[in-house]
Amino acid sequence: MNLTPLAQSFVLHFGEMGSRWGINRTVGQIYALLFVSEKPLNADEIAEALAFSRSNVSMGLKELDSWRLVRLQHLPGDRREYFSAPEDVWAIFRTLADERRKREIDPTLSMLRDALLVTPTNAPDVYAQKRMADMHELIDLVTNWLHDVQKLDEHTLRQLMKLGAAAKKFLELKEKLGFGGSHER
Amino acid sequence: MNLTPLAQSFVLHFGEMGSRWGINRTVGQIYALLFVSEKPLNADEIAEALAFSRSNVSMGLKELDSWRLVRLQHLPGDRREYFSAPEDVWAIFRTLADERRKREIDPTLSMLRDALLVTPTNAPDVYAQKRMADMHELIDLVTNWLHDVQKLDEHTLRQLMKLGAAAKKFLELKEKLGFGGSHER
DNA sequence: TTATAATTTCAGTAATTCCTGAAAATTAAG
DNA sequence: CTTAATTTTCAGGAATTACTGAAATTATAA
Repeated sequence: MNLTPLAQSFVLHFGEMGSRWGINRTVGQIYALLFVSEKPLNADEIAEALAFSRSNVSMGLKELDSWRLVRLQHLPGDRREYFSAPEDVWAIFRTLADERRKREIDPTLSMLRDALLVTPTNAPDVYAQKRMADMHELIDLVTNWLHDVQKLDEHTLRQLMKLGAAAKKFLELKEKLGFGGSHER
Repeated sequence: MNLTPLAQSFVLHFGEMGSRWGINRTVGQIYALLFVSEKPLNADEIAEALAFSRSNVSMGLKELDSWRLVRLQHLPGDRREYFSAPEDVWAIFRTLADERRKREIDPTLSMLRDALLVTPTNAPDVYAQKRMADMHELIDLVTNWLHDVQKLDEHTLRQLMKLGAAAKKFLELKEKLGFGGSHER
């Protein structure tokens, strides 16, 4: 791996973290490398920098592309494909959240909804359905909220975050003023 | 697997989801089973219900215990250990968030902080450090916020979530009133 | 104590996932 | 078109992770 020690520690760390999140280690490393590279890289450069086979890099980039985490571009006078990570870290965060929602949350909510449609025929199923309803409500609430919050511009989002634990006092004020929420769920 | 079809679809789904999140499939299934069971279960009952070996169940429970996701108790007149999932889904959510922060976010922030202490000696490292600083700021902001929000009681949390996208208008009002946040970051 | 029930550990095997090199497919220049 | 450069696919081997049964350990009852 012909990287500076700084880039190397970052790349290796993300490889490890990736595997903890169900993302293959090499995919994590490729993304980390693109993230800290100022200029876009082609597949050969990535393979060279990380000492992976060319085909492994190809598969990794395909995976990252399916997550919409990389940008593909061409440089003038060069027919190879160059890849980069978006500059805006908030945008990356949103993309990641959107994709995870699509791939993991939505199918889970759908499974839960189906389960809740069944009429239970025995006591254990009555309880199981109650639990699934609780879980569905929580996931639905949290993800819809996240979805709303994601639409906010960076400035507003930062403010909201700074508000932090003071939100409680703030919501009390809101109730007094009768200031309505965007929707009732 | 001698489960009702309802429980079975839930358990199998969580097994699959678990593996996507870097959690072993059988651990996900054990947790799902405990989650939908009204009464606590002992290891033999779990092994029987899911058709796993007794030792696999033992390892799975140990793993769940390390995540603080299961409660261990004894039933009168029975020396076996019985396991259950907490009833409060919000509490489960908090535990999960806390553990993930401890295991994944904190080490990442620490790695980034170390990287930011180094004085870059070449142009690529100057850029890499800028990127790492951006990432550090984002992760730090989001996790501290999550940490604050987690302290809120369920009622306040629900209100905050219902507020949703209306937060923007609301924050504008806050600025006008000069109502301060809990801390500046 | 001792005996027995319950749980954990762990070495070995099974299953899965990862990675590579070779070949096929695609793309674009000549 | 033809050719060469580039990228993708995929079968097979490598590496990792998961799972089991047997043995060891721990806990409790007699």
